[in-house]
Amino acid sequence: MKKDLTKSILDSLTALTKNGVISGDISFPPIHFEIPKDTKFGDLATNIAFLLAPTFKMPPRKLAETIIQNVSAWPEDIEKVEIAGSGFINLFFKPRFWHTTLKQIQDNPKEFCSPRLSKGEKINIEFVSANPTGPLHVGHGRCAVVGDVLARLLEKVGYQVTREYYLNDAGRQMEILGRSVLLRYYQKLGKNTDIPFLENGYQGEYIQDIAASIIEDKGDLYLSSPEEEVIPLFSKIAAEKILSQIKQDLALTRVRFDRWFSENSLYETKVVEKAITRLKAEGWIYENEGALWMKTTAVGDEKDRVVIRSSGEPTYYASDIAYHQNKFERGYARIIDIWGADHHGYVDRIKAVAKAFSIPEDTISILLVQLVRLLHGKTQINMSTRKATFTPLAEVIKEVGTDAARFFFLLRRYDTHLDFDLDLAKKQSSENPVYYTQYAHARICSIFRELEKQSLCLPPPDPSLLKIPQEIQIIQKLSLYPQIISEAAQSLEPHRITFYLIEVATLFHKYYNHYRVISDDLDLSAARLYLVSAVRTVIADGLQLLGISTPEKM
RNA sequence: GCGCCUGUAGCUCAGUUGGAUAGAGCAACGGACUUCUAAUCCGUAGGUCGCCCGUUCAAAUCGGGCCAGGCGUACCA
Repeated sequence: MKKDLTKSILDSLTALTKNGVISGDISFPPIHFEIPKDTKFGDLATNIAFLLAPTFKMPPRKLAETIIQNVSAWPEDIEKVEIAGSGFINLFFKPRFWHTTLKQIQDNPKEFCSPRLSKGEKINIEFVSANPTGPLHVGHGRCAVVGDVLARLLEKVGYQVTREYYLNDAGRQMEILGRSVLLRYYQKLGKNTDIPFLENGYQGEYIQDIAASIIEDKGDLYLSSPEEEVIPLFSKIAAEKILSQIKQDLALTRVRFDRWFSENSLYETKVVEKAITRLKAEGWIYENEGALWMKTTAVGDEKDRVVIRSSGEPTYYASDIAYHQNKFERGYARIIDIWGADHHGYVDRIKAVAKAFSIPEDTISILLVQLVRLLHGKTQINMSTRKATFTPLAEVIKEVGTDAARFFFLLRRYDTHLDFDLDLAKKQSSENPVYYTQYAHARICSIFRELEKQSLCLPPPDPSLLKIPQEIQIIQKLSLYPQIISEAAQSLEPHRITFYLIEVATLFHKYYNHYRVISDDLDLSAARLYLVSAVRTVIADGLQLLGISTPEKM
């Protein structure tokens, strides 16, 4: 439709230039249409008269009139054209247009719901990647859900997506983890009980549990072994146990991963070493004060960053350089990293890696998901993995349910701070908009159950019987679905889908409360069932995309 | 100090990429179940879009400057 309209208006504009209203070579800006928020302004509107007013040296309103007068033919489905305000051109469609649209949705719902943006290019999306040193907290949950829905969304529009979890199973924190377990192990067996716990150790109860389980398996076997031997073993045991807990938490959240990438493997296969050698040769890494530094200032970082400490130990950044090089070399058209916003200082470092390996800047997107502040009513809960003062994600999900938790995370833009009030979340079990949306779906299912019960013999649906403004409005809203999907995928903003679905549900609930779908008028009933079934198609598709269930009864 | 994010109704948030009279939900108040599910609907009330300049026919949206909050600013991960 927009294409035809563009043609009509463009024809008029070229006619105007030929008639000598203006002279010279004119290149017209692209004609942009938008859907007015008020239906009295029509189905589509364009601001072209404003944009061209200076070129034509005419007031916008006058120009709009001139343009309309010179249109030789509007598309068939245009009912009327109006000029409003100081120069908007408002276009009104014939109802027929919307009836055909509805038919298109129903004829091929699958194709309608999944617009193609890609022919199968590969995308890597890395998210959560929480260290295996403790259970996931609510902040991780937000990243998990946002990442998961982005992955689903990109898959839907045609990309081939790899969901990846980068596992930090190397380095100093693993040592601290092992040492924390060891201390609890000693304590439980009555050794060194007078020594205070590690300043920077992990203090959570789960550490005690791990120590206890080791005692259960092996008793005091390690009591007299040297620490250098026991600590690596304990970190390994602890990391494995915690990782399996993390996997459970993710499963509970309905988040799945395709690949678990071990940081440690980068050292074992010498990939880190090779990457550093290469960057050194290319002048990206230099030596100073006994340490190796990466020139991150080249991409605007405020200072260069250490890659290898003067002690010879690599920093976290070293393996991350290798990790990203590895991702670049795996041939993805696009790489998306989703991080908690507290890592934002790290963005320049990764950009430097991309630049050093000559990766175009727009290949890699780093999404910073803003922090979640956990509240109990008005009191804030501090979150620290080390001190274990956080509330585990699993606990929250068990309280409010997976559907509600996911919906809640998707109900705000990921780059805004999120206050998660546990008290409210519990209350929201009946107020949460997720139920509102699901309820619309359930109600429609119920209509069809009723239909079966009455065993009516309906004629084939005739969409042209849908004449009430609310019915047209619903079709208009439904017709936007593919566009919403595309925009959400392009801008990487899953929340748009959530808001859209609530809007669809709202229109449906209002309609349902005012009009009966099944009535004595069988022709009308058939047409309305046709409409309502399209609503169900879109809501179900959208909820599935968000990883939320579509109950048939509530 | 510097950098990133945020500031919209009492609360929690949207705002079609610069459009027309700024919208929802919750909370408050008043109404609607003999009906395909009332987890719903209808109505009332609620605003200096943090503040000030600027760009524009047009600014919540873009630019600059302030103010406030959060986060970051390690040879930690």
